Amino acid sequence: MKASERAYAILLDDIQCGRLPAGAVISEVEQATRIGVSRTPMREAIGRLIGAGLVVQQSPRVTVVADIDAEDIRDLFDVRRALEETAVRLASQRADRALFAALADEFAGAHPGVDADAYYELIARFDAAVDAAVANAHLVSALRTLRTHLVRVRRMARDNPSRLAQSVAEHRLIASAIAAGDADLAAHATHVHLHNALTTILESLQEEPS
Amino acid sequence: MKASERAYAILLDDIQCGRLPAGAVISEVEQATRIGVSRTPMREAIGRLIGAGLVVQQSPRVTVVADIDAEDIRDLFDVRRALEETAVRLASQRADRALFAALADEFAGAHPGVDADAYYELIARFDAAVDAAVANAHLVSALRTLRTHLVRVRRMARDNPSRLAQSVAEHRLIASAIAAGDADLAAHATHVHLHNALTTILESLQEEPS
DNA sequence: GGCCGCGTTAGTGTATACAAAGACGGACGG
DNA sequence: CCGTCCGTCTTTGTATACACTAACGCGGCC
Repeated sequence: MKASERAYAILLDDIQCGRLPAGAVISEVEQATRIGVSRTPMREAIGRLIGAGLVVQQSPRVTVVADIDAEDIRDLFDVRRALEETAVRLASQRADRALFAALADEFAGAHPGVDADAYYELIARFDAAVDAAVANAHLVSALRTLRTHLVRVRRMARDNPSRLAQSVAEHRLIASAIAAGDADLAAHATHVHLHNALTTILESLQEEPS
Repeated sequence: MKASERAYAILLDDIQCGRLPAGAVISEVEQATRIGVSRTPMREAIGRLIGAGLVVQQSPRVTVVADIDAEDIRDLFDVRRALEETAVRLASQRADRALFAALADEFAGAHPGVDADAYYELIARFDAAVDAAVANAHLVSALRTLRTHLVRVRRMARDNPSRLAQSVAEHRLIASAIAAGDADLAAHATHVHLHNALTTILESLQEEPS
């Protein structure tokens, strides 16, 4: 494996998991010695993170982990609505219907209160199925960069059990709509889902703005 | 100016203007000596182009300028519809209405048949005004990477005069809708505009698939 | 005592040297 | 004559050394 990829993967994980919190300064030499690579691959890794928008050059001399405030989250969800509604519309036209019918059944039988990790894994599989169905490299690429930011957002605002239960029903409806080839329903259900998700996140942020 | 930025700007321009056509191999040393920089900043420039999707690593040993076929263009326009409809919706809610009323007037008085460059410059100003109005860094960032690809598409399919004239009317309607704060009209007019643009491009590509 | 200026230092930007890996070509064997 | 294997060579990946710049601190001067 390339040293630059290792450095990128480690730094990305550190940022997404909060080990490198917002505002933390990213020094090339410091991170390079920590990861155990040279400055050259570390610069490449940091460059990719800058390109993704997870770190920003605060001044020509100091780069820091990008901050995320409520306004950022609203902005991210504007983009997310645009891209995911488009994605589920395209998936509704092109998807293997049996696959999404099966996913809808899995959502019907999901119990996030019992095993949250299994539920998150199911959502990841659902997202991957949508990505495969849309068969649009540019759209999937945009969604991927979006998700790198959303991982941090999700971490900032811990889901509560009632929200998770509601989320199951919303995902089930979206999967069913795609299985039925109903693009409008899939898009509108996604809109509702993202509206509820954003509302919950902003509420939980107001309670504990850590 | 940083050498890596110079290299990136030159390479980007070379790709967008067709001097480096699709499929052209990008050798680090060759480009570095041509531009007059070292391999290190050249690597950074190529890395950014890979991140933007303008060049791809065909094999672990050879990177080439990304190809654009009709399918790619359709995919790009799916993303473009999603992002630009969202952008004009947000602009309709937040924009300085007088500014867009003035832009609508400029479109009303535009004659692309007489001075095409002035018309393209007007469109660029319109796009910049929309970007400023949406005030959403993530959305604008996604639009920017999209536009780097669209420059190549526009170059592949030369606009014909009648299409340009129609485009003026479409832009004028979008600007008027934003000025009136009519988000639905702005979004639908944008949808129509992009549908017509895509149709024209695909037609001109079928005539001369150079 | 405060402010301005110079020196030092830390840290990034760039160049280059070295290493590794894959591809091409030539030669040898079947 | 063809296929395969080995060697070389090109190209990328990585490390390190050097340069430049900006910021911080210290000292002198006002």
